[in-house]
Amino acid sequence: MIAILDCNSFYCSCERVFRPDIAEKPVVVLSNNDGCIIARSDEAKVIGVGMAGPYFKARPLIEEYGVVVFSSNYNLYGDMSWRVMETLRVMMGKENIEVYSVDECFINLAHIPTTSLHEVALSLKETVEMWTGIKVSVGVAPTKVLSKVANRLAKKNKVITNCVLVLDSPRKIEQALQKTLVEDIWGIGGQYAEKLRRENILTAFDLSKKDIQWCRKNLGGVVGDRLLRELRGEKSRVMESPLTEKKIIATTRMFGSLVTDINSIKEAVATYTTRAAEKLRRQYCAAKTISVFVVPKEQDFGAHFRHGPSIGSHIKLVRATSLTNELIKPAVSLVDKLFEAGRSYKKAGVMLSDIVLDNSIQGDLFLPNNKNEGRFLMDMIDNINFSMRDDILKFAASGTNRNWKMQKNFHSPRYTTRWDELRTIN
DNA sequence: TCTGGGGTCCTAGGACCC
DNA sequence: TCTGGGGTCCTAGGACCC
Repeated sequence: MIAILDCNSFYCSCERVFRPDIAEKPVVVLSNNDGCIIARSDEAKVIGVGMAGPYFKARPLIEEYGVVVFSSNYNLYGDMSWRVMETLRVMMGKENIEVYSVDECFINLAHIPTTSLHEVALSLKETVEMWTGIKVSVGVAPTKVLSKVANRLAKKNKVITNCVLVLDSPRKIEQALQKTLVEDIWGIGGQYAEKLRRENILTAFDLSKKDIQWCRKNLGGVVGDRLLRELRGEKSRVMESPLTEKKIIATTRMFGSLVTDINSIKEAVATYTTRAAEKLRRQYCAAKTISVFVVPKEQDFGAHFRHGPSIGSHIKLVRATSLTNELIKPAVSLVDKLFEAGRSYKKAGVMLSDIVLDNSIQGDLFLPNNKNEGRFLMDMIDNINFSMRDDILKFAASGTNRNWKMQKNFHSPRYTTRWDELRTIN
């Protein structure tokens, strides 16, 4: 059996841990640049604040009900996430834990007797809540997809389930599938849900009765095949090793306001390259391909919002590197290629790919073999920036004006990662 | 006026090889 | 006039996830 443990309204819960005064109040957290709502507490959902909607549209409702608003504070959420996952590693052994996202984790329960599943799931939930202050839900079932089904129902019926639901018999699984609409299945998004509804397949139970050929044809080939098997209780998505390196590393941001001059874009791209290179070094890797893209302001807004096209290009380096200085130069040169004078831009991004472990970098016959020597300097810069203040050391190409930086008007302190922002009690 | 920032996997089709 | 069959690798793009 497999469990999935998922934090309830994670970002809101993180903010509340340090603000007991808002434990009962509606809370929302905004995306970067204070653009969209990306997390809502139950109280905010009840009022009718929509998910992923733009903040400015929900603002009247938010002000009317006195909803507490936060800009996103990823330093805080990242650290709280680590505490939750570490609790699970301590309890269940790190080999049984697969961290799936910042607020979700699969747990292998193959060695737990069926009769103890509920008790174990409950103790996971209670321990995480006691040690971290974050409320969680746990779903347990024979496969990952079914455990997601269980988790969703547990969360939906908090009073009955106490946020823990175990699907340990064919009958319970069938009932759960009947209560789950196709669009709520993990792996069914907007397009597939629409297609399924047209075929009069409305619930997960309906889908589980379709034949495998039909699913292969209509739900993305082997993806549909695996999904159907999982719904029927046949394991098709296995537990994955926790130590896999990312294949793509990206840093992309909206600008605080529209940008029209090339130098600001170059500064932003140099800064994003610096961030991406830090992520790269943290997983002991180097990248051989660097891509840059810019997004101009939409020409035609139309009735429905849609993101404008992004304009990008990439360079393959002669040799993979993780050194910020070696990555900034090609990144900035790509900006020269992409920028068109006279247009205004709202976003830019940097992506690193062709990632290899940095102890296995392929050398080049015609380059001096420096064995990534600059890595020592990079490690020092990383250490200083991490232990002192962000960006206390930075590359000149990142600029000093930074008029493109994003807006954060409701930022909470980084309670757990900065000494000078510790919570104080008077 | 104001709409995020990361990722993954899969498929189709083209270029190229023998 | 007539132009194979099998394979690999790469890229772009679509769909999905949180």
